[in-house]
Amino acid sequence: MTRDERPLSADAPAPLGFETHDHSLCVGQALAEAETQCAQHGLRLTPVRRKVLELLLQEHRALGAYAILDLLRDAGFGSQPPVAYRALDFLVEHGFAHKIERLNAFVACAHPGESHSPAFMICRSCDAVAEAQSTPGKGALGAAARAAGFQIEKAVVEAEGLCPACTDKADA
Amino acid sequence: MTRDERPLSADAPAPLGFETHDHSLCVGQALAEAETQCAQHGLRLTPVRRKVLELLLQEHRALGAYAILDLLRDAGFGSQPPVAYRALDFLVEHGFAHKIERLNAFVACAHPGESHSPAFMICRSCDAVAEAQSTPGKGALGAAARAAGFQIEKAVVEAEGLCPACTDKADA
DNA sequence: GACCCCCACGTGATTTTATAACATTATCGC
DNA sequence: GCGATAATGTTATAAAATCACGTGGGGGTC
Repeated sequence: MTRDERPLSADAPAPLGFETHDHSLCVGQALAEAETQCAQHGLRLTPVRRKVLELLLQEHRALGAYAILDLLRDAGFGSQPPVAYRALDFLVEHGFAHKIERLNAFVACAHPGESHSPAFMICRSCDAVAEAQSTPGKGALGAAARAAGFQIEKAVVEAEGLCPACTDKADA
Repeated sequence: MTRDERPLSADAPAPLGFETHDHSLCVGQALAEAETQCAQHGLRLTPVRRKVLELLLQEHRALGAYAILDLLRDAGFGSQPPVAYRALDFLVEHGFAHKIERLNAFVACAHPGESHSPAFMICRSCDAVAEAQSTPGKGALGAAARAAGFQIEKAVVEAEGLCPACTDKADA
């Protein structure tokens, strides 16, 4: 948690997720990034783990553990729940993916490697998920925590609403 | 499941939830408040619903639906999951309780009646839950949402950490 | 009061999400 | 290669939530 507070205005890091982009490229980049991270930290990005990460990156939205499990089975991996959950646990523990509590689902991390405490924007219409940086300990919650003597260790921040594409669709 | 042995002394009202306070008083007040609200809005605070709210207020921490269900059974109500879930749905829908996504559990609302978007502080040691006001649309998340064109409709904000009492215990 | 309708409740069954427990296989340091 | 360790595969089960269907109570209307 050394990364610091920028005022997060217009030049905030783009909340990856709602823009159009070369997707196969970003999947490849993210996988390569994960490989590097694991090599550097002595972690093992095994075939199942790599596949799960790849699936999350490809789908680019929140996937339930059992949806992932189905895709794993199609890819010839084990098909029992622990297979998916263990891979997801690994990815989440090491910051390659996040769990969306609100959906009981998982997304690939949009900022792997950077220490961050994520905040999510979840489209209630298309299930797209964008990740932004949150600033736990700042703002109203931080003030309330200090006032109450509560020590924040981590925070779940998940906003639900309409993504730009679905807003346009609704307007039309 | 241990009964709470926290010392409850008559003290100042507890705006945030971690302070000690006259608990039976605040339960009664909150129930009365709920009755009033329901009467005003033409809602029916039926026996099951009232009992569930009472249980949540009494426990003063997050309770799982099945824990509530057990307590309901003890009190002579129906004992199948839908009984608890329907009552909880009602309470959550009308702002008398909130769901803590992180715990798959429910708490009584600390500020019934006021329109608010809640933020929670969850003690990982004793499961106590305090409710504060969050300010969705402000701060980092709001800025990111505006930048991305995302329309926030509601937000889940749940901080996990140590409450004052457990911090003291850990220090000792 | 008789009737009707709606809403809430009770219950059984099922779906979805997640973990426990244990045997087997792969990997790493030596 | 060898032993310790970590990861995987599999069976079984727990925990959380919902579906479907029947019953009954409280207000309205007449």
